[in-house]
Amino acid sequence: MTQSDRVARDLRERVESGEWPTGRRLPGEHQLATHYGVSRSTVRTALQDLESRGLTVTRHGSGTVVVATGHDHQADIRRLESMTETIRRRGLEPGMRYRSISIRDISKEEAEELQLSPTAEVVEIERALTADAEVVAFSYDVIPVDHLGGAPDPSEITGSVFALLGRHGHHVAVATTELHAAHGDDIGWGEQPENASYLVLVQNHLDGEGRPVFLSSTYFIEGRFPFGLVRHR
Amino acid sequence: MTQSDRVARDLRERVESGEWPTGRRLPGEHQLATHYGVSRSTVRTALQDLESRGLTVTRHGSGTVVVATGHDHQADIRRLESMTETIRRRGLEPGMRYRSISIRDISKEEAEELQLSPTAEVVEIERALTADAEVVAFSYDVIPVDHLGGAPDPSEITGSVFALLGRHGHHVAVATTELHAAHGDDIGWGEQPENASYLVLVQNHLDGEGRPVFLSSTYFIEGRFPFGLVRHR
DNA sequence: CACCTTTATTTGTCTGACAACTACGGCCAA
DNA sequence: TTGGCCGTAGTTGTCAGACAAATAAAGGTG
Repeated sequence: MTQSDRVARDLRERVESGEWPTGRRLPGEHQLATHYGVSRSTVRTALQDLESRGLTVTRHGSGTVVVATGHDHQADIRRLESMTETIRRRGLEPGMRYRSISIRDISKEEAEELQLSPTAEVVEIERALTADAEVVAFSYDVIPVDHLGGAPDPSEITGSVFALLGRHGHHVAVATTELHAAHGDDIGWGEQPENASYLVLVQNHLDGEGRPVFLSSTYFIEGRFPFGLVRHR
Repeated sequence: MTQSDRVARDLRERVESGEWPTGRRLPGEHQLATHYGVSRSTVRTALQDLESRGLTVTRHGSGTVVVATGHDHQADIRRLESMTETIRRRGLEPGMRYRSISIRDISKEEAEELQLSPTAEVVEIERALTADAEVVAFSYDVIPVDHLGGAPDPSEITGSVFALLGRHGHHVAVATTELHAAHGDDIGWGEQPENASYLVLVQNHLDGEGRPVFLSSTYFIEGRFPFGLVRHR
């Protein structure tokens, strides 16, 4: 956690709290620097963080204006975090119901995506994600057994996959993601709605050095988990 | 177009060209600065741009490594640009077929979203977007007539809505976006596939000072226009 | 072989300065 | 009155050099 991270977090919170409503200009960089007791360069990196999240727009000679408070309770799809965190951030109680945990040979496409030998083995997890006991998504995770130390004890597979892999030294930094739409009754199981629509995230999770860590396909039931973002030029 | 923008664009192109593959460390900031003939601070803002796009990760004392080349030809959903630009960027020929252009009273919800009087009037445009003559999406745009100078001449409504509004002094800077999924035959018209799935972007476009400019709902036919992004912490 | 120390490299932050751009008010002429 | 020109103050963009803090690799020690 660097200085500019702290300043950026505080500025985000102040923007989200409505201290500067949409359209209002923020104080100048020099003023913010003296306020936080840091240099102007530190303030500048913090402001670039806000701009990269689409909350502000800063223009040469003019200043920085708020264009979105971002306090709508939607999940920001650009932000990578475990589903558990995302659900809890929205004030709901996360949970999950496992359908199956199985070990199988890797497929050809998976081996290519994960940059592994075609003879490797993977753990496949099928589970339903719940928020306040209501099913909001179905998830299919594919994890190489080697990343779990070889011995996949079913009892240790609980909670966030991020945390599970973190305990084995694999820390997810980014995820390359494809967005899709799907519908039908062959998606999900148990208590899924009839003929529902799904927002699908097909992801390849990478660590801080660009190495693939695991794959996942998550099917969000339309209407139960709103996703939002701020697009900008 | 600032110096750091130029450096950032060149670095992006070099990353996308594969000069530094995934997992490779970039040259140090000092080396890049001398290479481009700029100061280190300029290089730093350029590198922060790359990181905000999820292409790189830079860590204190270690360096910045490439985690995604981003050269997969998917449209980056975080990047706001007109559909025309997006299609052309993928090497396809954009086009559109209008279904209707009508003037009607604003609805209560629209008036609230656009921060306009409940008695205002809007232009509603229904059109199909094509890439190489194939329909890829259906779009519903809602534009206040006041933003078009009052007189909505149907003949001037052609091409990008961004360009149309730009000619009247309204420049879109960001768009707050909701992501949804939908399916069914009551979406779209003409040559839509039977019982298709759609990825839906419900957007409110804002100018550089956070003022609402226009609303749009775009239904992308699943499979015909892949959307991607890089999520990161 | 494991653990610690040293050292070089790299990013984070600071200071001060100047350039480039924008917004605003005052002034002047039509 | 109105429109445009111009100067000025304020703001962001860039520069240079320096030091602090974190990391990674090499080497020494038990």
